[in-house]
Amino acid sequence: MRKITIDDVAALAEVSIKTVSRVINREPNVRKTTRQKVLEAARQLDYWPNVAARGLAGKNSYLIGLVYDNPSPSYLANLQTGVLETCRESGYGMVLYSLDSQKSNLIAQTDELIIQSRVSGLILTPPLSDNMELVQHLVAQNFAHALVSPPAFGETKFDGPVIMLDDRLAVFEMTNYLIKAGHRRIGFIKGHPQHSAGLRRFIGYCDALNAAGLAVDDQIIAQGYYSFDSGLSATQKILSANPRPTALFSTNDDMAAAAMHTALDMGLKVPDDLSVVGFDDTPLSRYIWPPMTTVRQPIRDMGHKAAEKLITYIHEPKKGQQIVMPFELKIRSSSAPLI
Amino acid sequence: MRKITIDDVAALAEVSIKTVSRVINREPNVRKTTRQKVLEAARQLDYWPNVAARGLAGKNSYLIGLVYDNPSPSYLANLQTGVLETCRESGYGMVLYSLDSQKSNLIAQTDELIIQSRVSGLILTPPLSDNMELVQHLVAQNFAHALVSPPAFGETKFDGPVIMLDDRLAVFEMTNYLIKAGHRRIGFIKGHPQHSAGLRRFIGYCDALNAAGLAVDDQIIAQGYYSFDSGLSATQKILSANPRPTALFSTNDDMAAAAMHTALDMGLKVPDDLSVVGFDDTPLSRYIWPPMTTVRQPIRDMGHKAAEKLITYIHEPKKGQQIVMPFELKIRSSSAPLI
DNA sequence: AAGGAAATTGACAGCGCTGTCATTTATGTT
DNA sequence: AACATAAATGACAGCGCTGTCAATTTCCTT
Repeated sequence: MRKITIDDVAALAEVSIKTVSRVINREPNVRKTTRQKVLEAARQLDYWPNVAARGLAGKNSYLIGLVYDNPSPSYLANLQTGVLETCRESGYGMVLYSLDSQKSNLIAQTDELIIQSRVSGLILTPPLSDNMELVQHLVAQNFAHALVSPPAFGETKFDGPVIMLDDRLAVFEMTNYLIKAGHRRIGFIKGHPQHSAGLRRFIGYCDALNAAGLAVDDQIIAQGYYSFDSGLSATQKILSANPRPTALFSTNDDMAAAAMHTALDMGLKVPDDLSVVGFDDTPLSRYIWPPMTTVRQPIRDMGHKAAEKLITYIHEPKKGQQIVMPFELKIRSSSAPLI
Repeated sequence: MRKITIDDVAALAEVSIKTVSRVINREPNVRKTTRQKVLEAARQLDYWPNVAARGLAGKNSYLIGLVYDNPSPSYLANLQTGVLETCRESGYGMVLYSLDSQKSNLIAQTDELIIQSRVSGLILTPPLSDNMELVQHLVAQNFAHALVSPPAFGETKFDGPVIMLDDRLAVFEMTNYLIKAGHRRIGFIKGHPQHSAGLRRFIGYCDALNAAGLAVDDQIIAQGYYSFDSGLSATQKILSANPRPTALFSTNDDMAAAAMHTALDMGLKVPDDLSVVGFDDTPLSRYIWPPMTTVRQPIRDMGHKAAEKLITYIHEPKKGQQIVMPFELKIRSSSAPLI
């Protein structure tokens, strides 16, 4: 289990270490036959470059950072798994950072993180990807970063990789499903005000209602903060409206679970008395009873894409990489046609 | 935002870079006044050592790896948060690895991981910490590693840091709680056969039953694999026993949620007809309805401890570091006294 | 106060790689 | 075939730190 260095490969392939370096880094100006020879030698020795040495000598640290602020465990677990898988394939390492988007020193924290960890790029997840000040700061520094679910395009001058879901359309379709099922009074728990995705979801809801000629009624709309507890109080408000809604759309699963709790505590049956739908398709949505209707976003794949595009961007920054991921309506038993 | 190097600090403190290095690394043989001078200079310049350079020059990469195999998202999220926090404080980086403990090349995978990533130590989580072959391999190589929830001590010759919970006692106490509540027939869903913690939990259950003079009945014991789906079929077996148990202990929360599903699908009320208790205190246990009685393990703190002890061990390996973490019974509404 | 041991400090090489620039080799042109 | 030009390769310095070992200073003895 001895460490193989670039010198070993160079010796075996009978070239200089610089040429091996060129091949490893996919640099141009290497004859095809030479490249083959080097590749073969590397394979034979099972050579793997020393990341520390690369980081020291070059500018690229082969490290990317995934930064988050208080996400749900399953969102984080899925996203990071995706990022990790892609990193591994590309010879990159991933480091995790937890940042507090509320703190005033967010920018300073980020700078420190970049300096200390020597990451070559950052993947920002909501609500950090929503923080225009932060994003602009990175843009200004010309620091590579990918944004997951950032605010609608155009609002920012950012032009690096962006991974998003058509939140508006997803909610539009899900709301339509409820309307088609006969529901006329559909409550809505908004997402965290700092998450732009929450706003887009709300717009989708309003659009669907408008398209069906239904009124948007503030009485059955409440502010949520993505936490279970915020879902509890939001639902209390909505269910105390008169007349009571027959369906309730929550912008994430945790709050939808809270809605089901509250309904059950009030003696209402789900879905008989109240249809509840969520957003995210976390494991919870399947484990709860009755299993919850929700919108699935391909979070792991979003991690793949984010890492892939970021790494490409690190090697050669080019603009306008915007990826829209597909969603899927998961109709389960917490929602039903109105009788 | 210029990079500060060790030379800057040395110049400001008017000492050689080697002395700065000594101070940074807490080496002995530095005069107190010198140490102060260096520390002050470092603070003033906001100096942070370059990890890549340290890794290249020395043997310690200041990187530790957290390896896991298919854990639940919230277990992973909590543990890694704990590890991360401690790493940050100690100037270490954390890398994550997903390994497949079923695959025959597990050892080879691990070696590759160690070589490629240059980690200085590994934290193994179940079921990897249960894999004696893997642990012995690391021991043989004299490679630093911490074990989270490994098999009972004594079965192994390992003598590095070990973080564990008294699983047997936790289940013993929880079972006692059920017995005190009047339950005489208590079903049990076993944990994954490859997790030794599952075995210890089962022993705790048997011990409590025996202590109360109750028989252990195979009819109401089923094998589970920690997944929701495995909980479904396990519960089906247990609830079809005659007479039906009045309480059901599941070795984790996901399976307990499945038990509640199955019970509800069968028209049984929880907790009126069946008390259900879980293990782990995942968010799910609180979000489900009715909120679930469960055993809380301080997973995040276990991450702290594991990282802390591992880092200490990397600097000076000394034996017999065994930490037993406290647990807590969380009595909620999925369990009730037998009427 | 001289001599020796112990504590403290520094000079210097080198970890494994990449960037720069010089050198060699292949290709095209007339 | 001689030359210009482009492509391919290599020599060498140096990234920021630690390990080794030698030089210096301090502290005890007597």
